[in-house]
Amino acid sequence: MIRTHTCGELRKEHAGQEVTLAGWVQNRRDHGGVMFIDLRDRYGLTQIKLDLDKSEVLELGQHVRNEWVLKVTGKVLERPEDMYNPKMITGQIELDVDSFEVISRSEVIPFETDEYSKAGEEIRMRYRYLDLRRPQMQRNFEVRHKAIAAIRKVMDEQGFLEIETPILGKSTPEGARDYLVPSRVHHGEYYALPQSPQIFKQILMVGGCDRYYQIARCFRDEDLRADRQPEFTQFDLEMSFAEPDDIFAIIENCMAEAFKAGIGAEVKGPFERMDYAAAIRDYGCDKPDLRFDMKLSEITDLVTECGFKVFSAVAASGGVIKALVAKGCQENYSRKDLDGLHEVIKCHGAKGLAWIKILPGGEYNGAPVKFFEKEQLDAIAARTGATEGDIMMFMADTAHIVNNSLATLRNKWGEMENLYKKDDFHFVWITDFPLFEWSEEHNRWESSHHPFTMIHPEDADQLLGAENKKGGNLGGIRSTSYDLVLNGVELASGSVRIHDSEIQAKIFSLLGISEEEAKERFGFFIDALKYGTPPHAGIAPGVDRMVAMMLGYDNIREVIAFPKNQKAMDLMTGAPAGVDEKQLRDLAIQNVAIQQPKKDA
RNA sequence: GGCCGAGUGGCGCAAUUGGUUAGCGUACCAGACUGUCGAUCUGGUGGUCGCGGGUUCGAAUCCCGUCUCGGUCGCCA
Repeated sequence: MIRTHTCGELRKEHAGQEVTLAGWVQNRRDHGGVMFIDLRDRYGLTQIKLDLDKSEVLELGQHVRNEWVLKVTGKVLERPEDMYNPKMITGQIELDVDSFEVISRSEVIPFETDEYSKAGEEIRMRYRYLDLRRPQMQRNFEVRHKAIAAIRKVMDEQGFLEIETPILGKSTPEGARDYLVPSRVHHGEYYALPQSPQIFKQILMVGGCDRYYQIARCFRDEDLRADRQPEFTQFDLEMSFAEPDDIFAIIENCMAEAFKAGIGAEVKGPFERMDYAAAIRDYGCDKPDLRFDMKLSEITDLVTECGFKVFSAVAASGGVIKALVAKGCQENYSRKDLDGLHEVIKCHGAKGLAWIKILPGGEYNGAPVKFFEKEQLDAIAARTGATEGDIMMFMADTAHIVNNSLATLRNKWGEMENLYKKDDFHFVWITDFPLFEWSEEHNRWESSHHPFTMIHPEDADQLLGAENKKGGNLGGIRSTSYDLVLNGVELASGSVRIHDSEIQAKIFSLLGISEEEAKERFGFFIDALKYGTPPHAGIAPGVDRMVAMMLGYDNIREVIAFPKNQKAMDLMTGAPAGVDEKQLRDLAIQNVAIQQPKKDA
């Protein structure tokens, strides 16, 4: 190594030693007769001093600029006590430079990289290599590494084998859109990049691999979000002879170790559990943020016969009316504020939001009040738990719209009123998801998780004679599945799998996948199930989201070294991009659409 | 695909809501300075207000179209 120490290493114990550092120029402060340069590397900053008594060194220093790479040699000096810099871990020393060498110069950088920089994402992505130099980014990737390393350690101790599965696979046109890779050898045929290693990991169980895991890249060609990238990383695992409790214990252990190793946070298992039905009932969604309380209450039965048509009409038509109570907020929200909340939820199709305040003294205030008897209002308040000083907010619509809207409103309220601490980590297992969900688009029931999910044992007999038609009983059938939710974010999804080829066939037929079709798509898999399949279960936490949560981001691009933008482009490399005609000819591919001319990369 | 927000020197933002020569911070360049640490001080360079069209005596500002970026809904088994 051309250095003897790193820029984060020297302390006053090193005073008097002759050392060599190498790093980037973070900052230069020229006082004429003395100059200070903060030299930066992955490990920290060290102040180096160029003094007039070595005038040739000082002269050289005048030409140095930010982001140049220097190698400096000199003596470590303890600073006079009144010149300690408590903001720097190396702030008690400085390096008195005897000689230095410019290893590499830098052009003027296109955006500032210091800790105060407010550069926008577009410029950061385009010059990601500069962005990555920032201490914050360096920390992000250190945390990510440590968390993953901790997971690998736990999995090793628990006897899991890390096994790789193919990236070039077969398209199984269920679920998300696939990324396709054309075959040069088989013209007109395509590999698909894995949406997850799902089928392979189950086959590993059939193959007796017992305990498998992998830090796996997954690919889904769908529209992106702050927490969704076209390629992302899952901590994928599968266990034979396991029950949900076994999976929960492993993951709780992994999360505890990952959060401890990553950010030093104490996360204790066992995590709280809540079934899907309760989550929807109490929070309106399957990923409740349990850092704060504020449950929904259904009041449909209390308002079926009231003068307030908005409620009674919805109740009569089979909709629901639910309420959300904002404790102690009566004074802080004006009529205008409350009416403005409609903006927050109208994206879910909410037509309006009704509200009633309970004033000090118990008087009700709000537009709907005049349509109710006092006793009715008292009953509603009793049901929702609202008391003096509170605001009751109501939604009346289909269950779907009411739940979505109030869940969004609840999260918004928690944020506005600071009902939780940002660094509080509240995990919860959501269990027993419905096995099927109705697809309006395809006008049929589809798997809500994936078609290999085991039915809930208590609901097994409901599969007999079931039919895939609207209004049928499929919606009520539960699965043995579970999500891990952290602070309102879905971190992982998993289930017990079907290990019986007959049940698997029954599920396929219920899903409207014919025998021939099933054979064509998953024939190898159905065959595999026929040769002695152990019961097995698994789960797959999202690594990007997990690390983002640790660091307090809601944007996973901050914890991915080279992420893509909202249009799935890599602004640094310019991918995706056109290719040579020859490449296309080799693959027997022709462009049918005129390519949009792209902005210069 | 829908909706919302944004686009102004290299970067981050402003422009009293249509009014004179488009400002501020920072970066950059030059100079000064022997203890700074987001150094300071003095001076300076740098802008086709994303692009195209329209309204107007006059447009960064209003209208139409278009492109780009972000958020979100749909979508994401």
